[in-house]
Amino acid sequence: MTTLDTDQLTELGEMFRMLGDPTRLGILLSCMEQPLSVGAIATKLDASASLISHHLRLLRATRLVRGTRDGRSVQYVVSDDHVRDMLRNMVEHIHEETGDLP
Amino acid sequence: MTTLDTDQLTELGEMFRMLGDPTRLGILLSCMEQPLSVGAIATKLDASASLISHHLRLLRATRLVRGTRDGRSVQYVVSDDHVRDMLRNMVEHIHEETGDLP
DNA sequence: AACATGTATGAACACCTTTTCAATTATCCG
DNA sequence: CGGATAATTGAAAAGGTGTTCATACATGTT
Repeated sequence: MTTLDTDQLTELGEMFRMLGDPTRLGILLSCMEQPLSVGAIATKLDASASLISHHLRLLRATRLVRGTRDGRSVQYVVSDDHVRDMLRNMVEHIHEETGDLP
Repeated sequence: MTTLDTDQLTELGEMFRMLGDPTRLGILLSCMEQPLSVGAIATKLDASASLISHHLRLLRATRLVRGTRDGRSVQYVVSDDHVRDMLRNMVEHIHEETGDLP
């Protein structure tokens, strides 16, 4: 009931591992609500496009993100609904807890 | 509104990083509902007490877990309500998704 | 006090990860 | 086609992480 089999546990762990890197967490939070290009994400996070692209490959491989080409850019968006819902909840929780202003 | 400041983002990342290791995830899932001793966790996860203890130190440092001595053993339990709620939700989600039997 | 049990700690090792840089591929426009 | 802008890829460097083993500490028991 509150247990997971080995495969499920591994998958869950993989997911958390992806979220555990600050760059990747930033990427996911950036394209959680709307698609964003690699360059736009890089600019927003003040990182190189190369770095972002490397991380996006990992995020793609774990199906946390999906990219679609649009002209010369590629638009990425969070594709896993669990993750999106969970991140929204976490962000909410943190906001409530610290009661901060927009 | 859906953004976090740098500190909050760092903290969230740290939390996910802790969940991202299979041994630590196993520990947290083990003592999510009730306290468990180091030895009991080690047995359950088929790992050495030393290894579990090392990981518990990290989990303590990030306040994800709290331990209280009880005789010669120490009982550990998940102490972060966000994490507990979130893990419960994740487990639920996975169960729903894969529609598996108890 | 001596012993047994349970937990914590430190050092060492192997392994993996993140990041950067340079080079390559893809797409659009003149 | 040639040039410009975006994104991807591969290799290499640097640093970090998980695990084991041996040892120390803490608590209860005889």
